[in-house]
Amino acid sequence: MRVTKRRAETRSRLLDAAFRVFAAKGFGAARIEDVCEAAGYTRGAFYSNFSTLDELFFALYDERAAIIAAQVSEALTVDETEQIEPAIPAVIARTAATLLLDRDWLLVKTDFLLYAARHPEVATRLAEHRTQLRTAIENRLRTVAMALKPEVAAPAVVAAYDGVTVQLLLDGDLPAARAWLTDLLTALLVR
Amino acid sequence: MRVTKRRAETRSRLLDAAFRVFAAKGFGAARIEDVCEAAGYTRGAFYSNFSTLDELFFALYDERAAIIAAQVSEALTVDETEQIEPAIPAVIARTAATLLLDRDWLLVKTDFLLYAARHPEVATRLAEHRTQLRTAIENRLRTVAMALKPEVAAPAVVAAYDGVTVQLLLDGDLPAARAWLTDLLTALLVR
DNA sequence: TGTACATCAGTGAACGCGCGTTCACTGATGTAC
DNA sequence: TGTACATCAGTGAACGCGCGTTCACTGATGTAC
Repeated sequence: MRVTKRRAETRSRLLDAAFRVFAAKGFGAARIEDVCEAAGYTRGAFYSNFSTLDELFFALYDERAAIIAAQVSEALTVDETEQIEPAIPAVIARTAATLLLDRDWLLVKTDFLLYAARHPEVATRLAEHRTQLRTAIENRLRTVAMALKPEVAAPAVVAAYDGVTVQLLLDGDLPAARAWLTDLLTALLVR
Repeated sequence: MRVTKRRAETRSRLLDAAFRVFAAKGFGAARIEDVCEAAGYTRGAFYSNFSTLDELFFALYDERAAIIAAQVSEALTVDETEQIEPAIPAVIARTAATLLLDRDWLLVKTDFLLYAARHPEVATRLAEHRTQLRTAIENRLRTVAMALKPEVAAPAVVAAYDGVTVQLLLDGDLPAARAWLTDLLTALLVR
């Protein structure tokens, strides 16, 4: 079974277009034709690659979640030139800077959260993504001396991230969100 | 202009039915007929009381948000029999118990958050609700001695609440969410 | 309190658009020789 | 490398259902006397 370059290209463009459409209108209001139009195809191209919009939504979420988990993991990895025992404030600053990405992703991610909350069989997929994220943070926190154990502190960091996300979705003020996340993490981790 | 009991009753039933439908299917997937059917009316009743599903969504959110803000405010009010300077752990326990309500409300609230995030003119409405909530918490925190100022601690409590909400939406484990919120608040407020 | 009347609230059939889905087709892509 | 051929990928017209919206109607509700 040959999988042509053309086909892979089309699929990829549909996914990218879907991301923009979902971010702008929300999954519930997004139409198949919206995605096709944004990608520069007609409807047939969609049905040649996916069978429902849900399927595309899942594929999109998996793809982006994997990319972002890798980015976070990469960004939080201790590099060789770093001092052996980095200061907590430095780790906090790096964590805060890494976690808060673009608003469009937060919108799509939250739509997916709601979808998962209403479809238990989908929730496991999202739970896996959260586990990846938490593990990356936990590994990072192991490199610093803290009052809290990393396996307690890591979910706290995730909760703080989710909390700040809500505020960011509302006001769109990214610098304020970063500052606020830093303050929260400091209050949680430094004592 | 007379506003009959019948009319008020119908409007109220439509709002209650809409809450159940939105919680179950999500705002994006909810149809006008779904709401009417759940309320025991035909479509005409809907159009007699609202002009769009968005309008009903707003009305529903305002109504529920006001009720819940009042409940939280009430629950957190210092009552006469309480000791003058209550212990922080007791206040935390009460806050955690009060904030986390039912899952259906969290689902609808999050749908509304996404709607607001995509419609800036709606975001102000939600921001007002959050201000009410934060103020109620702030007033409560003023009654205890803390390292943090109440105006800093209150938004931190809200952020922790939002963070735990995400986890609760995913796993539906309310007792675990309460315990986790308590731990987070303790880490934030006690030092 | 009772009756006649006016207005209102909700009914449900009808209309029609938006959009999901299908499919015969054609140009593109890869294969074989 | 070039050509002929087979298969595939995406086109776009067509179909039809779901659902938003309207509206003539009728029973319910409130008012006047």
